Amino acid sequence: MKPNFEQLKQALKQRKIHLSIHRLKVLAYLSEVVGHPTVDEIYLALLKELPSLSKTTVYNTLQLLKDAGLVRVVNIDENEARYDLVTSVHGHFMCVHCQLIEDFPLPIGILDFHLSSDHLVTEKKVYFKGICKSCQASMNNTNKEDIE
Amino acid sequence: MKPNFEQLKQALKQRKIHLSIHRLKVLAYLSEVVGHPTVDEIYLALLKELPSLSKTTVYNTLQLLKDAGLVRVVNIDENEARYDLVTSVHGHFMCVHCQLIEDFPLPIGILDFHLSSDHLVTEKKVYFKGICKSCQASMNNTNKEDIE
DNA sequence: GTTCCTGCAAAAGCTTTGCAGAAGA
DNA sequence: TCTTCTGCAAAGCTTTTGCAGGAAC
Repeated sequence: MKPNFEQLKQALKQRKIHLSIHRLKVLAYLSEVVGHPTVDEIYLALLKELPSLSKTTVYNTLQLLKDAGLVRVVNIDENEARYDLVTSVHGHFMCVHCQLIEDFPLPIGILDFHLSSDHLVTEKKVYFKGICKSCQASMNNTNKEDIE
Repeated sequence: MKPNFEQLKQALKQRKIHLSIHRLKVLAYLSEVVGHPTVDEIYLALLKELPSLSKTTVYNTLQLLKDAGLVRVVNIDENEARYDLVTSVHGHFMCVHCQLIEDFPLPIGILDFHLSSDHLVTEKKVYFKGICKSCQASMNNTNKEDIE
């Protein structure tokens, strides 16, 4: 589902974006990690390899990659932005209990309807929320009222 | 499409929530206004009628109405939350140029597919972004490159 | 009188901006 | 050398929290 890292490097080159170590690492991280990390998660993960890294650079880089069309913001979380490599169309599921965010495939053609209002649509997103399977299981083992 | 104000009052009573003037005004505003206002918009609009109103109260009230299941957060805007009365299922379109947010009906049954992952889904949202008709028109009249 | 509601002020958290120094071409 | 990138610090915004005074029952 994720594009591989080499493809991403090529995409950066095509757009004439300098392939700095920070940018490559952010892209590499996004292409490896499961789920959709927050800025903080990206920052903390890369700090091990790039001890001098600043959060500003992570923000700058994500903005750059977003403008270049390589990453997208996932707005399912109300508190902070999450980032996603641009890939095939898929939905996002977020567990309100453990914050897990998972992709799921959308039925083919599901969003291929037209608005009667003649607006030009450039971006389509589907967000589901609920309780993931493993949180449901742990609730059954303890207290079912513990959802909130 | 919007439930009327009396229905909302009844819903509050049913949930044993005190019908304070502030809460009623927030609900009334949400049931009248076109689009999905931000906290600030709600605050400024009600300030005329309730000069002592504080933003904290608007936040408190929206949280309360959200917990009561009467309003929902619309996360289409990356900068701030927007609020929506809970009504029939519909999608949201946001113009990235003028910030207009408009509801659109979803084809019947479009979201009635099941996730293979067995997560419990309690909330489903569809967000579209793009350029609205009138912004397209004004762009054609001036400079087509002016999209960003 | 007790509970709940409101609103000011302050704090918290995410994100952006300004600027100076470092790195790269 | 000149441009671009990085990172610290500070500022900007939205949202939350603490607490005291006020309203409602």
